Amino acid sequence: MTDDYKSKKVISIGVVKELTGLSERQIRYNEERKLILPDRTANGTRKYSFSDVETLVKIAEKREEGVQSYEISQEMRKEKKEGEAQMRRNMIRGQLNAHFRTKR
Amino acid sequence: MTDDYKSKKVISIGVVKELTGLSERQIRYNEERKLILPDRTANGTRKYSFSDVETLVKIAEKREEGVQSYEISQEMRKEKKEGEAQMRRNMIRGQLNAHFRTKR
DNA sequence: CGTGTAAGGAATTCTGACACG
DNA sequence: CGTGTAAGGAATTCTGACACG
Repeated sequence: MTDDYKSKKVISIGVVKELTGLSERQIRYNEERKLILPDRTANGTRKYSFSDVETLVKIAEKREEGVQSYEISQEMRKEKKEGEAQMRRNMIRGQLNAHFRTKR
Repeated sequence: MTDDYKSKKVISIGVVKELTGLSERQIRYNEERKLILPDRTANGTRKYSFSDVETLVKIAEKREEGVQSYEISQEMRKEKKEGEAQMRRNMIRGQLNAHFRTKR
């Protein structure tokens, strides 16, 4: 009710391994290339979110197609920008709706 | 996209401890009393869902009020029944809607 | 009843590195 | 570039039990 379960970083690498079918090495490598950014607990253990898991699967698919990390990184940057633009449009729409509901 | 993040059992007891503020002992005790049922990994490590975490918090609140495990258990059984009844009503409603949309 | 704790073992995770290609 | 692996250490988790009340 309070949190966003999808983006909360609570999953250890062992579970991510199960969920994605990737090796720990592969999972960590994606962090090395900045494609995912897990949190760390106090003692340094990586914690991933369900979002991270989904991202990892998508990355793995790209790589199987022969796409290199740098290009994947570029695509993700682009998608992120588009998502943010969409978010801005939605917020403006919300503002307008609120305005007309109040004013008239 | 495919799974229900809220009910997927992927969280280890250490994280549940952080999330709820309860001790490991307290968390395990609730399992002993059958108030929550975490999954187990191959080697026996407990895995909880976000739902379990929410349930644990609610249980802890009840206990602070002095309610005993058995009564908490009864209340939960009751709430579960009500939830299922509501689910059945919703499904029947869906059936009816589908029927009328098709037949006329 | 609900929770703390010491005990000993088993499995997890981490980093830096060497290897292959 | 992407991934496997052996290495050694640090932290996690588990169970059964004794304790207090």
